[in-house]
Amino acid sequence: MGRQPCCDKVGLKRGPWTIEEDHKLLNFILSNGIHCWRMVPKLAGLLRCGKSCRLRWINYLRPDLKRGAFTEDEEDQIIQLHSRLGNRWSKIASHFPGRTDNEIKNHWNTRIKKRLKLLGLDPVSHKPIDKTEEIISISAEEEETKSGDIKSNVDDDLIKKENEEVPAEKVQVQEEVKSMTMDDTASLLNNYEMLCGNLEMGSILFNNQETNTTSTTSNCSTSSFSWEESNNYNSSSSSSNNNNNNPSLCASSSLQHQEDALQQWMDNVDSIISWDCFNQLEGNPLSSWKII
DNA sequence: AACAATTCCAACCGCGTCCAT
DNA sequence: CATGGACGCGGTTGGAATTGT
Repeated sequence: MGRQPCCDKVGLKRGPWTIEEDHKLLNFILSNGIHCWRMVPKLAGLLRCGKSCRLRWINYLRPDLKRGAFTEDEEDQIIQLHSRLGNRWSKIASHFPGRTDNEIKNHWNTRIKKRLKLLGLDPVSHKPIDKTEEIISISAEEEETKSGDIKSNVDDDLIKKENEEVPAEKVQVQEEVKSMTMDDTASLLNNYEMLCGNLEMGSILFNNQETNTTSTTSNCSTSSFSWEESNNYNSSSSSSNNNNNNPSLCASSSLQHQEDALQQWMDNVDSIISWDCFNQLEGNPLSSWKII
C-alpha cells in the first residue's frame, strides 16, 4: 500500500529491551498514562518507536498481566474460542483478563496445535483430520465456484450470515461433518459444545472469578497477579478496566489507595521484574512514581 | 562435555481499520 | 468524499533456552 513507516527509524534501537528501558517506559506510563504512543518514546527518553513501546507495555510491563503457565481449563477455553473466532487472537484474549493476544497466539502455535493434532483434530477446522479431508474433496467443486468467501473460522455473526447464504446442500454437509465429529471425538467435543453453549455466561463468570479471587497462584506454578485484584476498592470500574491498556491510575480512587495498590503490585511482580536493578539505577522506584 | 536439534517466546513487520481534517 | 496519520492486529522471525544424541 506504500504506507510510510510508523516512525523515523534512523537511530532507533531495536531488539530486546533492557531493564533501564523498561524502567523508563514503566515510570513514564504510570506517571502520565497513555495518550499517544508516537509521543511516548520521545517523552520517556527512549530510542524506540512508539509501536515498540506499545508492544512492550501490552505484552510485558502492564501491571494487570497474569503470569504463569496456562491451565488446562484455559487451554480448553482457548480451543473453544478459536473454533468460533479463528485466529482472532485479540478477541480470544479479551476473554482472558491478564493474558495478551501474543501470549495466547504463541501458546496456540507451540502447544495447543500439537495437542489437537495428537487428538487427531485439525487445528484450523477443529474437525477430525481424515474426515475433514474427505469432506473437502466432496465439496471442492462447489467451493471453487464461490471464490474468495472461504473462511473456515468466523464469529457467531458471520456464521449466521454464512448459513443464511449457503445452499441447503452445503448446510447438510456441514451438519454431517458436525455429527461425525461428535462421533469420533465425543468426549472432547462434548465439552466444547457445552462450553460453546455457555460461553457468554462462562466469560462473565470467569471475569467475576478473576476480579473476586484473592488467590494469585491457584493453578499456576509461577506468580500471577492482577492489577484489578489489588484495586478491589475500585470495584465500580473493574469490569471496564479489564480490556483497557491504560492503568487508569488517575481514576476516582484516593491517593493512599493507589499507593497501597502500587506497592502491592510491586511486591507481587518482584519475581518478574528485577526491582533491585531498578533501585540501582534510580533508588526506590516508588519514590520516583508520581500517581496522577 | 560438545554439538545438534527442537522448543519457546519476545519482538518485529506489514497491512487493515479508525478517525480527524 | 478523499486523504493521511495513528493504532491495533495477526503472521513471522531471531535467538535464547532446553532437550536429545
